Amino acid sequence: MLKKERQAYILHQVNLHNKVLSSSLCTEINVSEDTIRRDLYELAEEGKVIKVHGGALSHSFNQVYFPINGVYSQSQKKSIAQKAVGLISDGMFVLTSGGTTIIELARSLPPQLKATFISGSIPAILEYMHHPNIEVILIGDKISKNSKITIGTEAIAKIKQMKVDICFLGTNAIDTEHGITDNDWDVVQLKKAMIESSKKVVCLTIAEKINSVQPIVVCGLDEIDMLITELPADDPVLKPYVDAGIEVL
Amino acid sequence: MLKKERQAYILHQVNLHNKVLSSSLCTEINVSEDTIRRDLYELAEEGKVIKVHGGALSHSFNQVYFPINGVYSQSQKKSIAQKAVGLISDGMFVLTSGGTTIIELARSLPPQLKATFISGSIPAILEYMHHPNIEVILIGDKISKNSKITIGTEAIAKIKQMKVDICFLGTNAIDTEHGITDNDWDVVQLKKAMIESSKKVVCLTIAEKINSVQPIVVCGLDEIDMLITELPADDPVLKPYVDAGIEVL
DNA sequence: TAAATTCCTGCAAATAAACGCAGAAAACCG
DNA sequence: CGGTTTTCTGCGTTTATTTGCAGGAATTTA
Repeated sequence: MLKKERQAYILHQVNLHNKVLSSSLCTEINVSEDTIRRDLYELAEEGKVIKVHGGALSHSFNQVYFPINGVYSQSQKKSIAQKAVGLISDGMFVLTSGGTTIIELARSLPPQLKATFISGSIPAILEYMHHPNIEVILIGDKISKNSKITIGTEAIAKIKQMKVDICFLGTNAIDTEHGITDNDWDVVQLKKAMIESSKKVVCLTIAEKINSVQPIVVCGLDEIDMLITELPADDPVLKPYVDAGIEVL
Repeated sequence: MLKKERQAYILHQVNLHNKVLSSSLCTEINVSEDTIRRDLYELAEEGKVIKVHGGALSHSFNQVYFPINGVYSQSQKKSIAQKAVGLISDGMFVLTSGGTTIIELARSLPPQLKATFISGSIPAILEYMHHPNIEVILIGDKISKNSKITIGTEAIAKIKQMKVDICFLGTNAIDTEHGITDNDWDVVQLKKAMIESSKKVVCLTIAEKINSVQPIVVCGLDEIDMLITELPADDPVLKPYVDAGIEVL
């Protein structure tokens, strides 16, 4: 069998089944595994396949596109995210809500971090999936098309079964009187469950949302362990929260 | 034998078999390998053949086996999707696997369709989310980064709790002897559960995958209710499946 | 952490290609 | 027809490619 022929066969198989194993190919074509590996290497060089440990994957199926729309206050959110990643270390179990701040957090994760991220937010999950070393656990249930997050009793029950190290909440509104408030009943139920199931609750928000109120209460200030904004920790706006016993970053 | 004669013979052989070996040609025509090599060189210069180490290939060979890019066999998958959407009607509960054929199905859903789609495949879920009228239920569990689908006991348990109207399986390989087969253990477990939990099992596959086998068995032909390919229902390739009692579209 | 795969590197054998050359064949021309 | 030129072919040598194999490193899995 000619080399090109062999490579054509391999490529064909990859395109057909989205995945091939070196081991099965070498028995099919009856050549050594080294030859297969070299073929896969060459095909990968040409961008025809994606080489992985043990075989190869098709290129077309493997890339999930995701929209990069203009995020509001992106630079502030980036700086919040960078403060937040410092709280995550190897081996941790991390629960996150949805929201653009969380997305920024996901994008800011250092590539060598090995942790487990749990979420019901589709955009967040997409980001986590691109990370090489983190495990991703998806909370299932009905999807809310508005918030792009899974909502419902199943999701809440699943969250309540857990006890994770840390939980990051993208926050819509926070003030000293009511604590965290939001405007979507289902999302609030989820966040409540998340807070209950976490050893540490970290609230991420841009300064703009501080001291604003939304209709539905998520939790009081006493349930929040940390508050992260783009402001320096000693900014006067944050003083009431420090006084309430929240660690501010 | 004249040079022109010889080259005509070579060209004929290449077009006939899509490939020739220098070694076999030189015994056939009874000339030295150098001569053959020179002939192939000239034919390659004229663009009549593609010269490779050890022989030559016809140009059609490359066209057939090296599709440019984009989703493999997209047009076939579109036509499969269009046949499949005919099976879905308002109010139905639909369970789907992942795979590019399923994505095409998701994109082909008529906008006014009101149904509930259930899946653990992230790319499929993303498509369903864009649809204005369908409810989307996400099966949660650990995400497999390779297959972009949730896998594990939670996911399987969740599926087993259901009894949906119809289930669409993107299929990797199917043949009359083993039935549906696949190459990812976790995905196979999921598909098995899906089949169990559905009143009707529809298998979607491009004709090319028919009569191919993968290492792990998903289910026998007797568990499949319908088979959809891009071929017309009376194509002889499909006859064995019709005979096995499967409705072919 | 230990065992099992898989991967990489260098190497050697087999095969194929390239090159120059000389003799044979064909084509050309007076 | 005879001589010259050009083209073609096969051979020996050298070079390049391909392939399998052994080992040790790296990665995955239990």
